[in-house]
Amino acid sequence: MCAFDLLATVAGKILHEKESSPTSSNTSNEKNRCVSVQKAWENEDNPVKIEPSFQESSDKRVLVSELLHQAGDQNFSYRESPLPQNDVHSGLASVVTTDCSEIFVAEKLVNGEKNNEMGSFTSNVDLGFSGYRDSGNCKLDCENKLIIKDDPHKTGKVPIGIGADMCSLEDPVVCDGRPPALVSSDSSVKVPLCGDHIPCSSFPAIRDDVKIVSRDDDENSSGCTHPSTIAKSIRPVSRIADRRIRKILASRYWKVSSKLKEETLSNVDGDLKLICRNRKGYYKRQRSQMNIPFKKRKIFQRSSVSNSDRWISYEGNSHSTEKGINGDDLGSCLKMHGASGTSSSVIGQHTSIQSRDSYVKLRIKSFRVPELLIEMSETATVGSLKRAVMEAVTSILGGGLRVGVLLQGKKVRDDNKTLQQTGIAHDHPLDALGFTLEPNPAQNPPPLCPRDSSCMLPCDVPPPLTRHPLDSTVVHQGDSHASPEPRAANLGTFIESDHDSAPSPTDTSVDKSTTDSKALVAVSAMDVDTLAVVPVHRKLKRSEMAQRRIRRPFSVTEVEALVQAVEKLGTGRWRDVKLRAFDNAKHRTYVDLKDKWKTLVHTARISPQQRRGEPVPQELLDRVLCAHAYWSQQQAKQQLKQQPETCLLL
DNA sequence: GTTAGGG
DNA sequence: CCCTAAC
Repeated sequence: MCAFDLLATVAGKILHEKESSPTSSNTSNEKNRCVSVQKAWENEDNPVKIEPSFQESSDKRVLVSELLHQAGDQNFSYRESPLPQNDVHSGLASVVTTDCSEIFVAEKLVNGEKNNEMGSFTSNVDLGFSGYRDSGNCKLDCENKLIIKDDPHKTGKVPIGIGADMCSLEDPVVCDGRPPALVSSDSSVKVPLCGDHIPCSSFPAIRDDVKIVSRDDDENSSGCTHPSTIAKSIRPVSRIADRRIRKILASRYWKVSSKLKEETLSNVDGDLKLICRNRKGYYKRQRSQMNIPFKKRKIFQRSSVSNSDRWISYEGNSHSTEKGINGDDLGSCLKMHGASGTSSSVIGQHTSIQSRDSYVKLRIKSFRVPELLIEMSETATVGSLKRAVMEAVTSILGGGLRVGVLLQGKKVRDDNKTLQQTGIAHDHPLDALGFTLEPNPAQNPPPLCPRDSSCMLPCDVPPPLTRHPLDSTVVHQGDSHASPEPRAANLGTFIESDHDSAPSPTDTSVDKSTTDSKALVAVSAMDVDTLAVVPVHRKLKRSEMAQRRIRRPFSVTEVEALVQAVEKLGTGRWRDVKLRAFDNAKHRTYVDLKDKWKTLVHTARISPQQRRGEPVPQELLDRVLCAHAYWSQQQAKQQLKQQPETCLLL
């Protein structure tokens, strides 16, 4: 019986290989000028060009550096996965991990024991995490590694590890290091300890006006407000990073029995639920490990991150794989999987070859990420640029991915061909093999779990790329000639998803890039420019708008400024409070201040043990209560005052 | 656009 | 923080 363990992990890597400032733009309106991260060959003058990692640089290529050893068990046979292995997005076997070290993701389910082979079809599809073990650290900034190993002597495990090079999201936000943004709004005025409206005895120490100055150019920026909150400022970023990383590192953790049978189907539902439940638990674990705040809602692409060294394995045949690729949801994938007891020609061939040489061992160090086009205003912050890139990546990944295989720069289209037939196994040096992550045209699979379920599944999966009007139009022709291999392939697949989704019957096993170009349409620089902006911007806007604002806990300094302003102005003049003390803190709206005051009052009233977050000095809390009482009293007085007046009027 | 209050 | 009603 076949017992091929396949682990697939996916990670992208976005690098700015080159970043230059925009050349002088004597023409354009400063405000409208944009910085573009665009294809290198577009060679425009004005925009800053940032070339993502689509070049042929060695570190960005997927390397296949190891040969698979033949499984020790002679009964082992290689079999293509029934799951959409070239559709990572929907792939059932893909695993993501944020562990920077090699993360072993799969647990071999099938040990190839003879007594379980062929004859035994009672196996089920086990999708649970029951065997999950915490692994060590969860650094996100480690080298991107995806390793598929197959220990020939240990039939139990086939590790796939992946690090997230692109996930340098824990990098501290660069702060400008300027002094605390606590400034006096009116240094010339010696403000008495007592506010204008407040009896001196009311407030112990009202110092000069305190104004919080935010240095955020961008309201959404996560930059530091002031040094005292550097550590906290990082948090929101990490939070987002965490969220997005999960999107990007969308993965699944699968454990699929090797024995496939119709009966398996009956287990699918139950197993799915199991997954969901376990995911929650797992997620919690991961969260605590990463110590990165997260958003409760809509965070997850239906995937989870696995740090475990467990194995995922599955098997199947090329037929089911193909179906899976075509956008079937999990259920159907599983069903097909379950029904994949039928053997395909592939399997047959492999089983017939029992020699060790019939196994190919792959080591994928990293995946190239499809082309990204980003355009931003020059005045945008670095943080927003990062987010834009992240959004772009997320949109791609969220829209569905599949894996493309390149052999010597040529795209291998025929999923039914064996490695042997394709020449991957022996005919070519291993480094001739490459993988790409490509947008999956038809991929927008339904969530695995109901929206309200606790499982962390994607609820706001961005629309598939194919929905974008550009998908059918944004294309590049010249590129395929200029750079026949990786980039052409990347770009081509990025754009020609529609074309690719319906390969013509005449497709050969290995296409030449040149061949792809037939489906590509040249786009003028201007078009590209336009196109480059629209999608990203739209997506950004949409997702950005749909997104909650970043939570930015108030620092003690801010609290102090707020307290002081309220002491002076009262509780009903939030706009004035804002203008007085937070005028330059763009991210603090008067509603925020009002809300904060509300929580401050609440905080002051509860016991210190019940308080959470950064502790607010008791002194400030006392002042909060004091001011609150005072102004409440004032309000009551005011009302009493008005009562008689209205009475008199009547 | 602000304010107030519930979620 | 979000949302909304009320002003």
